[in-house]
Amino acid sequence: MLTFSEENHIKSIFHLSAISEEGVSTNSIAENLNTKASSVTEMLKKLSEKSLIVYKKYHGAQLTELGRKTALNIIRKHRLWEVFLVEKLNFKWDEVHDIAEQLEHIQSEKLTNQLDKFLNFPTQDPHGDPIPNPAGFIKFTPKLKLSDLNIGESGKFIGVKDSSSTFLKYLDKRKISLGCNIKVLHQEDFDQSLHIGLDDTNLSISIKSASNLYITKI
Amino acid sequence: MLTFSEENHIKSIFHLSAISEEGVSTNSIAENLNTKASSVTEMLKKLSEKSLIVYKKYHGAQLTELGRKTALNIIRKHRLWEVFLVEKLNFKWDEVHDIAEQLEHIQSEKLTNQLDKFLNFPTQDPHGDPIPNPAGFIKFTPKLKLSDLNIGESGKFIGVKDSSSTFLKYLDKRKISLGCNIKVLHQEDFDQSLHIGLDDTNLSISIKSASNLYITKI
DNA sequence: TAATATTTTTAGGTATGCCTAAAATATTTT
DNA sequence: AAAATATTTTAGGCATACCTAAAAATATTA
Repeated sequence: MLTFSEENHIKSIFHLSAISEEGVSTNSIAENLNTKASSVTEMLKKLSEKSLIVYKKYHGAQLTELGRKTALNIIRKHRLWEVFLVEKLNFKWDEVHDIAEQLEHIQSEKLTNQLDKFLNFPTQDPHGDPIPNPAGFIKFTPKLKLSDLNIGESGKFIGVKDSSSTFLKYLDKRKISLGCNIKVLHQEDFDQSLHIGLDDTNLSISIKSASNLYITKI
Repeated sequence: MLTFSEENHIKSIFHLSAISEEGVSTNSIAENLNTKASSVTEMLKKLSEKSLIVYKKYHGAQLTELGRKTALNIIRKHRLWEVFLVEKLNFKWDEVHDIAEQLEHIQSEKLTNQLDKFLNFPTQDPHGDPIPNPAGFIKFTPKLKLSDLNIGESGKFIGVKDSSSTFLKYLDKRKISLGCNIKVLHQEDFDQSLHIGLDDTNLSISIKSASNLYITKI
């Protein structure tokens, strides 16, 4: 049985591992969890003791297979609860993160699996992120950023990179929602902003926003 | 914002207050929470600081109005989650307590109220206990114990006093479920056990079990 | 490669929430 | 009402999970 803090560190290491294959640095974890490097060092020792990570002083942390499974279970719960909140309790996709951060720590395998069944075994959370199965298998869909498309190409909007509430509300205002088709019509020379076609409307978005949108080519 | 431990103490004081009008004793709280009296004393000082209880050294604790509201909010969440687990996720009534003990600490007023709506504003949890409304109002139904009935009288089974898993399973086995009508047919002189009529079957239960069943006369 | 800058760890401190053992207070019994 | 018993509080310890500041190791750059 892990403490909330231990679980949060494991989750953080998992998310940061996705970025590079190297060991995850103490500082990056501290920044991610809003704590200090010294607190992280302490925790890394503890997690290493528990065989959840491989930790070499001054060289960062890597999840063991056990650690990876643990992380994926927490993420599974987080994402299932997000689906529940949106689909059953009428929350918006920008409102669910903080509540799911709490719910992800509830311990009951039966609860998780019954919830999964109740939601009809969803494969994605409301932001398009994949939901691991009970065995810890997760299906990564290859994805591009909208900003990677060439002029004239089209893609289907399948996820967001930064799922901050502000960005999600920005998308809502522009009626850009998961699953919709986007065509890149033109790029401004001046600020690299993109003119895109969305259903039957056209709009312009900054390059920063465009690189926050995950798509698959169609 | 209260810690889990603070919330558990408040809840414990609330439940123990129902038993007597006096201040709740340090020892009874310690026993209820499976901790030691000295730990409780510490906590009582803290809760008193926060105006959740009135605490006089050596004379126990009583909830303030704020403390009572706080307790009822936690109990509201606990019981709503129990309804959710039974009605939506197919848990049995003897399986939900421990999970609800975790879920009751989740902080989000919107979540609680949306859950309430999703469940269609239930008035009772799966054990027949009343669910407080968002304002902290709770409707106590006057109730007797089955053992209080005279021979020949009938009652409707509306709740359990001790909702331990073992007792609930015992009731399941005998098909005694919330809402059913029970008639007291006969009492054995030897061990005070009761012969009762339940739908179209008769069965015998110990006096101990009978005093764990809440009923209303019909 | 030596000097400098950055990152990480160690050392030592704080608050919470638990504990045991001893002291203080309250209650019960004689 | 004094003695015996039970309850409650205080005192002092321990683990967790944070922190700051200083020291150590690593990485960068001149």
